Amino acid sequence: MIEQSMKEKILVAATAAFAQRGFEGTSLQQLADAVGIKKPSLLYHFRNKEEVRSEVLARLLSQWNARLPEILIAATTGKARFEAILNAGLDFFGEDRTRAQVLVRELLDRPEEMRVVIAEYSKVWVTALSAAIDEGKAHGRIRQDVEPKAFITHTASLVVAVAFLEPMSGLFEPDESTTTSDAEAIWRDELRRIARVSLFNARPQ
Amino acid sequence: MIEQSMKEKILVAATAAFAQRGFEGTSLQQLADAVGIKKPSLLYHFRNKEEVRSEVLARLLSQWNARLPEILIAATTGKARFEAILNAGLDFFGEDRTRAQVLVRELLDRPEEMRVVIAEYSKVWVTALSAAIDEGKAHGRIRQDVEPKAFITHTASLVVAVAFLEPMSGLFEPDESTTTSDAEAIWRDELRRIARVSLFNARPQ
DNA sequence: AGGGGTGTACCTACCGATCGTTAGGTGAGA
DNA sequence: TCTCACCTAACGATCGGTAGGTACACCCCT
Repeated sequence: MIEQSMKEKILVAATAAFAQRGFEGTSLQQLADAVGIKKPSLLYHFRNKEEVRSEVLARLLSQWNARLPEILIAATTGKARFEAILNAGLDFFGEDRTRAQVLVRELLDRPEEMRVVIAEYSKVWVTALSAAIDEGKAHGRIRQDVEPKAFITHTASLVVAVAFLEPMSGLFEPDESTTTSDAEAIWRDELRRIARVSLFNARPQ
Repeated sequence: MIEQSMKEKILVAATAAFAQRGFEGTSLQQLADAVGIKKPSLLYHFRNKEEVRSEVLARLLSQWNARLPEILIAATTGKARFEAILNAGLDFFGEDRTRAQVLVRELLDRPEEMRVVIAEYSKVWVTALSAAIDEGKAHGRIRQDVEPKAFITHTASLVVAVAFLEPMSGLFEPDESTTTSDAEAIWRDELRRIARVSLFNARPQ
């Protein structure tokens, strides 16, 4: 068990709290209680509540950036690699649900600011992916009617949505036998299928 | 200009406020100011703040229910009708962006309660659509590997996401010539294409 | 080795503002 | 006369944030 700094502990607690109850729905008192210190001590580590928000977001984005290299390497070309990128996204949001929740809440609370942030943090890999799609179109591997940026946006939306809707999984399953993880596996499989089928040309028989 | 009741005025203002700043981020004072009455007068119309929330949601859901008949009629079968259903969804969320925002915020704030609500308000048309997909599979019109409930969930997610991400539209367009509405039209077209291609079998040449 | 300064990481006590909510009116129209 | 739709005034609780203090580790100087 690695001893983590108090500031890190606060950010972890804040991420969980913001994900569940939102920024406005979380008080500094609650955060202080969660990590076992008093409220003013919390404000020793952060100038104010807004700084907690921005550092929570920054931490989330840096975690994303840490994954970027493997994604970029996979992004160059090919059908199997496409699957790898998609799985990287599903893993990132799947291994910690609060990521999708915090991201969506920030998009709701501060759309203009987030527009800039999202643009910055997606530009590189969206450009790379987009170029790979254009190249695939030229070689006939990828459907001519794919609109690269829009396709990527929609696929990314679905990746976030799957993590986001996790509490809703099994919504339409009448029997109790289907477990939550089963339902999610089906969701992910169908997402992969939709993305694959709507991106690639049918294999010549 | 139709004279609308104060209660309705409050609900309209509350919907806009909850969409933009969230439930916790909106005070009764702000709502009272928005409709030009004092705070205690607002609580003459609603027992408490929570009742405002639930009536805002109820109003949204009743607006959805009002659209249900036309969707159900279109849901029976056929390729052109599929497009009609999709467009009905895009219209519903497209004509008033706050709907998607309020819905997503409620999903974040009260996932367990919303699970029940969503199940109730989607059961009918999801069942109908699902049956239509199964029938289409039997007739070879629809791809065998489509997972009906998961496909519907993903498509619905995208419909909400397109409205939800409206402030982000044109995110990846470097030039300023592309207007917001242009970018959104491209998004919607690509959404329709993805859904169509991943649902239907390729037309026999 | 021992004392003094310095910075870190917390604390208690408290600030004014605002929160949701209640009590108890007032005036107009049926 | 009664109800409806609003009002003023005020409630205790909680909000984010500040002032100022304390305990303790660490470094430098003699």
